[in-house]
Amino acid sequence: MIQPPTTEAQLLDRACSLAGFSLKELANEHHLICPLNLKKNKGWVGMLLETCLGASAGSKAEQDFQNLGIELKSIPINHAGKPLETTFVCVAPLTGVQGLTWENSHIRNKISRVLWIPVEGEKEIPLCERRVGMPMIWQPSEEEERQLKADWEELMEFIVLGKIHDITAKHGQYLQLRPKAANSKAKTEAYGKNGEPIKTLPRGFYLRTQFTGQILARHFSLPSSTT
DNA sequence: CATTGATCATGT
DNA sequence: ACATGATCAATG
Repeated sequence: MIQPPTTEAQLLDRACSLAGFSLKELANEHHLICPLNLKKNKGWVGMLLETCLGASAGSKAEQDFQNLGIELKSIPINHAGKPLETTFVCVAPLTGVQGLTWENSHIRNKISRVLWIPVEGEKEIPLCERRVGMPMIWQPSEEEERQLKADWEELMEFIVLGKIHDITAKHGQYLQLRPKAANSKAKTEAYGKNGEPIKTLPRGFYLRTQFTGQILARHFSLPSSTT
């Protein structure tokens, strides 16, 4: 097993050293088998990168590298470097949210510093042949954090008021709330409109592709629009 | 059931 | 073509 990195520079060095390799090559180094596709293994790429970088797999820590205050996120991109999927951040709290502020929230801690690792994600490329890209360490700018906070406060107001069923994925400019569960029958505790306890589908916070696309475009000086 | 890791698959 | 709502696996 790879030991956890002790400095941010070491982590970034390691991540850079993965760039250009295919998923099959990286998997082989760790005696792992690359699946044919991700249909039954949706988190496989993320787990592989954790292994390669020495993150504590399966840990319940708040961040992947808590000693460094950094969260690891793989992000599937197309040939132009644009994200193909939204990015899951964390489960949304549906109870015990009195007095919860953005500053104290789990989500803010998670995205305060992120090591983004782009990975080719187009289905035309066989999974084993998809290559890992150059990593970047990011933290939200003041403007980005303002908007994330505004989205979070809009979404949390629904939750506090017991209006969870009124929330759709269309709410929020950068941050959206969507189901995060094994299936649509999963249930967790929440508030109803009269403050009574109800059971509802667990939800998670996701970053929209437009937001993560801007992060990548800015860092890599990619064109932010086309045609 | 909740948390970790996300992508799938269908509707618009 | 793309986003939304649904889903998959492994592990406490």
